[in-house]
Amino acid sequence: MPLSLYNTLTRKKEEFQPLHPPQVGVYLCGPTVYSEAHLGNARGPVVFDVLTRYLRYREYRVRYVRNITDVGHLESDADTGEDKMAKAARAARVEPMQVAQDFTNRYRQHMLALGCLPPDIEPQASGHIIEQIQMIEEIISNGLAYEVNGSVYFDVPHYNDEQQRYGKLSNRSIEDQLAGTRANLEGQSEKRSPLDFALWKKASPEHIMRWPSPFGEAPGEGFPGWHLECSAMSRKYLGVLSDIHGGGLDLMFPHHECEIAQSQGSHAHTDEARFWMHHNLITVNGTKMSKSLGNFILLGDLFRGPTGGLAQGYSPMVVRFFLLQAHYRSPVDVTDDALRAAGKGYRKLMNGLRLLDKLVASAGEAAGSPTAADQLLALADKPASFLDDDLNTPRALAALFDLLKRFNTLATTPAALAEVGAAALTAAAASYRTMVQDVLGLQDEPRANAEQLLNLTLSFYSEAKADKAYDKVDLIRAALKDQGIVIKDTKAGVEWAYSEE
RNA sequence: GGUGACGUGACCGAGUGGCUAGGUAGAGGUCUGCAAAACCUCCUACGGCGGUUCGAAUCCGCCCGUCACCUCCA
Repeated sequence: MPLSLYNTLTRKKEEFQPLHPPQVGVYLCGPTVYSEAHLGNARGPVVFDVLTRYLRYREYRVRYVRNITDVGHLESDADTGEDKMAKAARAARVEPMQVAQDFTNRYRQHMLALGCLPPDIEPQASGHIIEQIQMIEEIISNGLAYEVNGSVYFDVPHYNDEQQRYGKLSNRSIEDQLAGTRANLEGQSEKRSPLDFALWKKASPEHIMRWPSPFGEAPGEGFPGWHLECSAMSRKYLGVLSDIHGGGLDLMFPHHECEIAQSQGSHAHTDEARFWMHHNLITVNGTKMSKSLGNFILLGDLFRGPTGGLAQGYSPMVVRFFLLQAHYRSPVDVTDDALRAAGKGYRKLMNGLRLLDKLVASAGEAAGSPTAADQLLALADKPASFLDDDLNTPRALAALFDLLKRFNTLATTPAALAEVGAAALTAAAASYRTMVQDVLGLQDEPRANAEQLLNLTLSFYSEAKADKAYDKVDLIRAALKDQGIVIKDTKAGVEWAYSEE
């Protein structure tokens, strides 16, 4: 069965075929690292992690690019000249790049904890100023951008007339947008049209993050516009036309719309990517989680808990499972009830994982009947087939629970196990394991506390010793020694230490 | 105002013109020293009103409600 994905550009599901099989180029718009990531920021990476894992499972050779935007986007009004990064740096009295590095480090830790494999390339906007400037020069030479006072703006109306419809991704007409922006024209006097967006901004004196600028009459300094880095870096690492480009629904306009305009307006003359994918947002009490609304739940806090109205912490894998239980194009509301339910479901799936080896072993050499074997194999094939349908992770999980139920039954019914046979069971078990761990990226998180287990063992040790049951005492000593732990009987009681051997 | 999404059982959350997803919670049962796990059974819902259809929760229309984007945002 072919993989189909919903393409925002065409507003329908389309069969996915890479441009240059078996290579697949995937780009995800990454974080702006001026603050710690919240749960909402995690959805894209988790969704795209599953996407890239699944593409690899289907034996494509994936190049997955997820950028770090460390060039501060402007805080609000462009004319104040202050950007997010600079503001955060000023507040902490450190170098802006220090802010960026700090949050980048934390972001990577959190993504790793959530089971997201590191991207193949993680380019930073600040490291691609040259590429961005080049792209601007191309757009200027194509007559689609103009320079004013050292800043460069994209000429949206001209682009719209000359080439493609600006708004084709978000399905807006240029007239509608003009109607919507008429109210807030102030502070945009440099722009010819309120729809125009900045490709390059001249740095005001107080603007900290700045780079030498080729634009304007006197040599000056400036910084790239908000949408340019993704276009430039996608092109550098995935070519003028990549296979898949994605991000949150809220990036569709203006960010992705502008990216398409930039790529069309440059010498690339493409939509930048063939498939544009947008995941839905995470809400709290039905309202979007966002930095500006202040209703966000930071990932670090979420893992530790309690925080932001949640009564407890939830482990990264539970959070991942929680996110995957909803389809990526549906909104997800965060509540304790939902997270707790997800936690139990996750645990169930993991306990299934632990059952598999024993189950396969107990099947022995049983030949089995073709009918029973086929039934099990059909069940085992379902999860992947649901992922083929626009990455339907909730259905894939449902199919895995169905398969797990069958495994559990087989584990307690030897006759049925023999009926299925060793070959089918081994294949189905492998399929379950691959799907859960490698494709959905759900790993078992041991909950047991080793130290507490050790203390329990030591209490048995003490008991055995008091009973002079030296065979048990020796057994416990030997078992712990295998773990590199030695028991020390002291006057104060039983203690332990790691063996120095 | 423009654009788009959505309203499913106690909760979360899939889905399709007819064949009761799945998870969680609840009830009963099997099993069990107790318990847990597991399995079996039950709880059968699709905002409202019309329309199309042999048949709609699924298609169409209207209404009600919620949300998002149009300004930085995953």
